[in-house]
Amino acid sequence: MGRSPCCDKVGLKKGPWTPEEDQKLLAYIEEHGHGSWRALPAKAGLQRCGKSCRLRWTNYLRPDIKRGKFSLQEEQTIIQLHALLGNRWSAIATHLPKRTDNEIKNYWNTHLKKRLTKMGIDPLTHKPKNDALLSSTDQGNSKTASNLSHMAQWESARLEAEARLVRESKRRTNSHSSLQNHHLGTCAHFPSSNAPSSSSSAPALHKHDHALLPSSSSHSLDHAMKGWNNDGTNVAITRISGGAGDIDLESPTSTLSFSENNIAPPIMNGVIEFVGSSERGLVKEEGGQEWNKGYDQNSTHDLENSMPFTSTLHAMTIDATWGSADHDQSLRASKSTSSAHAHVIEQGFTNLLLNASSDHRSLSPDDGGESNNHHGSGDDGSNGNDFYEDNKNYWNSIFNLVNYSSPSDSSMF
DNA sequence: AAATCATCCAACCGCACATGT
DNA sequence: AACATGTGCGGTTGGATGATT
Repeated sequence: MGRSPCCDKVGLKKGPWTPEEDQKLLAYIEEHGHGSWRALPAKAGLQRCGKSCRLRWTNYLRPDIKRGKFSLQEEQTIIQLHALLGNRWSAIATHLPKRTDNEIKNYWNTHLKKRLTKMGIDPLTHKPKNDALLSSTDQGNSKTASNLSHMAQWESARLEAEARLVRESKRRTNSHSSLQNHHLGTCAHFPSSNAPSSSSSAPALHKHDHALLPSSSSHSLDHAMKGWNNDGTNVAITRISGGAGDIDLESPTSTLSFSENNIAPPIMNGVIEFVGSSERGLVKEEGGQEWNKGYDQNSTHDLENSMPFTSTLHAMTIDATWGSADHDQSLRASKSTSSAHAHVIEQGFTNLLLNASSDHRSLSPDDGGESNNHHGSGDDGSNGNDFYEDNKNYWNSIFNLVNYSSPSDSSMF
């Protein structure tokens, strides 16, 4: 098909916007709305292409944009969502109010990615870089990982659909209010043919598809988790309680790998031994004090025994040998499937990055401070079940995060 | 003070997809 | 079915700015 570039007309200005141009664009949109972007420049008296106008508006002029430094919580959210979604900046942006996808993308590329790299974590996979030797060598491992990846894909697809829904709803509010109700209501376009399959492709939800996974599809994740909890190995059939009726969702093991689908997997392989990439495992970076503050204050050089990074990392690790006895390095993560968003945000992989310190009580708000930092002991109940709990909680934390900040307020867990 | 290097981020580009004709 | 158009997304670029030599 192809199409001609929108900006190939001669005489159209490119490059940085002047205050005058900004004013014109702002004034026009405030008065008329943007309408057709392609037609806008002429109407607004701008020598720009519509695409450029749209970009300027969405990334800079829009009144609901927050600028400036990212808060610690925002950083946490970005990392957690990136672990789940990969470079789906627009989807991530929907969970960071007032931040644009472009801004988040830039921030990731210029700050967060570097920090992770310096810490020896692959920013693409969110795994320690040297965990290759720990890659799934046993079948159960890969099976579990693929199940999880499948769930992540579905959640990712749901997020995208929700994000789009919100945008579409906003866009059409004025002229098509009924549409909004339709979309936000019980409409649950959930073609059975789209049910997760063994296909190695991502869920067939299109970028612009108004089809939306049922908002309650989040529950499928919960059910899946419970399925894993009971079964310990995989999910056979998950039942989704959709608004329009239940859907049997058969989800055989996917052969998909995240790398193939550009979805950065959260840590999924076997227990990971972190080997610090620097002399202290973490590298303090300019502007990144908060990240390592706790660690810097409390860590010792004894990475084996007292490095919270390692321990929390274990908590974030999906050990496919759940239930087996080989969990002496496991630890307890939060038991919370907490209802408090703040707690949710404090949990998970990101937490280790941001708050890595000996004080892990905050990770377990409901366990009386009995902490997560139990790796290497095994005398504290951090057996296989606990480890399974840890892993489940990691996913819960991410899914909760996603869910609590979900634009559609879909509830979960 | 000047030159060089590094970093940041606004903007551009190409592509994918939906929708309309 | 084929094509045109509109829109959004993610990757990349290049100018501005700051830091270092």
